[in-house]
Amino acid sequence: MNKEQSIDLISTNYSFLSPECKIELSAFSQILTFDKKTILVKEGQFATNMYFIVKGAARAYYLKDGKDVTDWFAFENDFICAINSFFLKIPSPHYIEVIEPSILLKISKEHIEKLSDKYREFDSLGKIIITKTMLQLQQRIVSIQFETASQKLESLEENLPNITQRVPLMHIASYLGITLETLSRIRNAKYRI
Amino acid sequence: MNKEQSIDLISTNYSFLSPECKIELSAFSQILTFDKKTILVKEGQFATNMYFIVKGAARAYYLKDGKDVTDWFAFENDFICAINSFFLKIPSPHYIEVIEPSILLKISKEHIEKLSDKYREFDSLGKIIITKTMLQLQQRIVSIQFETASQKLESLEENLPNITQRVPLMHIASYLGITLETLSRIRNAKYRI
DNA sequence: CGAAAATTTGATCGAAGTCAATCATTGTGG
DNA sequence: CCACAATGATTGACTTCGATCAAATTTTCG
Repeated sequence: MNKEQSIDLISTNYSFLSPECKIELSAFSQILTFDKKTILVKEGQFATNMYFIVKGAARAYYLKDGKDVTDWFAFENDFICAINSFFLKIPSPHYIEVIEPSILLKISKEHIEKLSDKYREFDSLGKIIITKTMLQLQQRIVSIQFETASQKLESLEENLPNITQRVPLMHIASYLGITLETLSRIRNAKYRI
Repeated sequence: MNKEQSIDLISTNYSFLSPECKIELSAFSQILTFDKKTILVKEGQFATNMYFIVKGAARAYYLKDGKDVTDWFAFENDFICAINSFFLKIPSPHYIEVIEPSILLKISKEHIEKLSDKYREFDSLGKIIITKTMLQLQQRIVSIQFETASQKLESLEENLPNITQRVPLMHIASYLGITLETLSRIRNAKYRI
């Protein structure tokens, strides 16, 4: 999978980009491969890059009283960044970690801004990604708010099928706001029926 | 407070709008006053309007198993709409209700799109509002996820001071994902120290 | 003023948390 | 390539926060 193909994925999955825009995006971005467990952003850093996941997976997490809490998962065709730092220009409360051997397309905020100024379509792309994220977060609040632990797991599996095969359960538990023990009990209860 | 002054509030609080853009926005929008308890959007409707709150307050809520669950509060200088319907063009799961006698500036999605096409600054304004909302939702997830009922109340009071004076506690309780009874007990425990 | 809505208070219960021990899987260095 | 350490997952016993159900009290408003 080369850079041009990766950019085509974005154009296809999100919103159309003109040939000129794609060429310039290509010049401004890099394809990178990472090992599992690579940390892309550390807590306290100023995060200035956006990553598009061509292959693999990543997560955003933060430390809550020393405990690792996963806040976001990203898989193929998803974007990921440390949103608070990226948008508010503050030190990142989040870590971003690659959780599978991955191929990512990286582009800096600076270049995103240049492209957004020059190409209306690229600006739209940004808006579409942010809107999608906003709506996903809103849905997640509904799920967190009034579902039991086992309903939360079901909702997650609907939204991200196979996630339990790809991601350690401890990350899933903290993402759902339940303990690892509870998640384990829920899963076993399921297959006991 | 007239329409021009309201539009100035947007320009000041969110992002600069040129005189021409303001004039056209003025032509495309209406200032409206509403009584408390007015429903602006009903469940099932296609929501095509965005509202800016000049004075007063509104909330978005949905019915979860027949129970009224508040999902969003908006006060002076906030925008409110039925986000799922507005952005996804689906029947709204939300109601939007005015909860104080209010003055609102109303603008349709159609006009927003026209203005966004014509004025880059107006398009940016949209992006800024969506980004702000996204970040707020993300913060709210953190709060919901790992705080006790009483910490949730504290977090809310930090973000929206005086909300307990302006909004019935039942709405606050459902917004926080706790029962009215628990909220009542928490509040009384506070002043008993 | 009286009805409806909002809030408080009390008693009881249960889902999920905590703490602790064990079991399973993964991966790395000798 | 095996051993054993590190990481991840399961199971058990016990506790707790907040839910539920019920009733009383206060506030709001036509």
